[in-house]
Amino acid sequence: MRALPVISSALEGAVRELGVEQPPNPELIRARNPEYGDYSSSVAMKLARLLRQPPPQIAARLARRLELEPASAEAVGGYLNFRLRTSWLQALVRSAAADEGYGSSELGAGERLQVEFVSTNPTGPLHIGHGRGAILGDVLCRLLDFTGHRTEREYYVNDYGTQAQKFGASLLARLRGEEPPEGGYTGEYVIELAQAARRDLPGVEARPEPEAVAALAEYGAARMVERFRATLGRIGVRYDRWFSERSLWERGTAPAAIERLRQRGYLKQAEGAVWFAPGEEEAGEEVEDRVIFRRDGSHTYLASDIGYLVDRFLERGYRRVIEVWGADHHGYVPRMKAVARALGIDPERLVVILIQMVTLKEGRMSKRQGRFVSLDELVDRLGVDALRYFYLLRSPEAPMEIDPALATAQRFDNPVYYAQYAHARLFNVERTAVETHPGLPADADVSLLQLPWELALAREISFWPDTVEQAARLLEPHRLPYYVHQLAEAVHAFYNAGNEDPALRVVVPDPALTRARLELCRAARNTLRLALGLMGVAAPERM
RNA sequence: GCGCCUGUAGCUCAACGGAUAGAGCGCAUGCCUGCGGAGCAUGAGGCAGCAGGUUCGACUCCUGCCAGGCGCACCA
Repeated sequence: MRALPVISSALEGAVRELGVEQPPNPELIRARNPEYGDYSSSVAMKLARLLRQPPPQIAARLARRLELEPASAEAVGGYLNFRLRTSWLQALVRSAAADEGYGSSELGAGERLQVEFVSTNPTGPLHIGHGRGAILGDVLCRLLDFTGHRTEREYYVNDYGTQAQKFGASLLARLRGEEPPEGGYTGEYVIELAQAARRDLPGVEARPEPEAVAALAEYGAARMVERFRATLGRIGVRYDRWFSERSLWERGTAPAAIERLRQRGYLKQAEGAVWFAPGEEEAGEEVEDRVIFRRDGSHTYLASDIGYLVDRFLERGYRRVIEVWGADHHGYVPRMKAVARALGIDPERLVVILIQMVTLKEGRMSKRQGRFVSLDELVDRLGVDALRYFYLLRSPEAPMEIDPALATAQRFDNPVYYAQYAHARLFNVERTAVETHPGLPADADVSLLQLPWELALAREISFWPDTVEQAARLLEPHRLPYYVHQLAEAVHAFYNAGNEDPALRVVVPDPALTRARLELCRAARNTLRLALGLMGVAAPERM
């Protein structure tokens, strides 16, 4: 049950009846002020010039044509305000209580798409910036699945390039008791990993250098991936596939893709290297040619990425691929789009979400070393639910600052508990109701729901599908926690009425009234459960 | 120098070009033998970085400045 699409199409029809051939988008928005109802539209003002009539007159004419089941229409000045009808809200409560997939839709019409996220080099630990990408990507997938897309989660493992080699060389150096080579990896974890390699690959350091480096590179990448899997698993992030860069070369996908570019005339030979040289049309925003094979014959990351694009769009055939990248990679967006065009792939099918940096605010004593705080450490300090909630609260383009001291100290004031508590509370009410009235009727008479806070809660519940749709359409998961908070607020207000006056509680002497209010509790609880579920945050039955 | 992102309450951040810009934290004042107060109610706090422009209407779109972050490899 949804009001918005009904109102929207009726409004569009009404505008057409006024003789407007191409009606502007009805542009229904959630009314900000309850005085203005629940949804409002400003079409009348947009039509004023076209129809040569003052907006209030147009709004009034439209209102007269709109006799809708979900909502009443009223012209106020140039605005058209819609107020959800009590009868509709009551019916919605029943439907939202019963529907285990309330808010899900077929918006995506089965579109197959891939979301690739985190995909950091397996040469160092995950830090707090990666955590943000992990949660964003994960919730995006949950959201897209919920709205009728067929989503696959993928991690692209850079296990084959220059960096992998350097990592292998660094491990070898540590095994031999030396310092890592110039440009190598120096972290503590390299030493630990070298010790593990001594166990798992006995005598590797004695083998010829290229062979030892290759073996250690492979070993190191595999072990790092294991760690990633464990850390991401801790925060509820799982992948359908860990895709190996190496496999693009072993199966010949990358060379074939590059050959395809050559045949289309987008490669050039210069300064001993092979370059990707898009024509002006393909280049778009990309300004320079880029090396694919270096002078020494080794390939760059771009060479693999060309293969990866072909693999996903032309071989696996995803309709869209959504990439979640750190903002420090924004310069590659035009590059990848140029490659896509050169390969004959519509660049619109490649969607890149850039997430701004995560920094950590520490006391003034310590230098800001935000990016070096490991994700595991942050999980330890915040817990999974709070961590996910906090990450989701920010839109991707907003830089994010975490104050760990505050976040830790606030543990019990965290907004996530506010929502979880609302859920647990509703569960508890249900328990009390069943104990008090062992023989409650199976069906609720929802027409007994009349009080302002009851209808306010029902109204909030009715907005859930709108929220889901908008978040999915705009690829903006951060809308979820804001909705959850509003819903939880309505739940607490509804509950609290019973503290003022026992007659206003859910559990009252009258079984029919109890049953009706219980239905509202169930609708709210179901919606909270679904919303928290999409965020990957627990919806506990007791706390 | 060029490019991308961001400047909104004391702090951290929201709001498909619409009416009086909202939350959380912090602050102030009430409400605890309760269907679990991890809650509720009320309040203070804003010249939306600055200056122009487009529009009936701009926090939102455009231009120019200012400030911060991030990029500009034969690293990924």
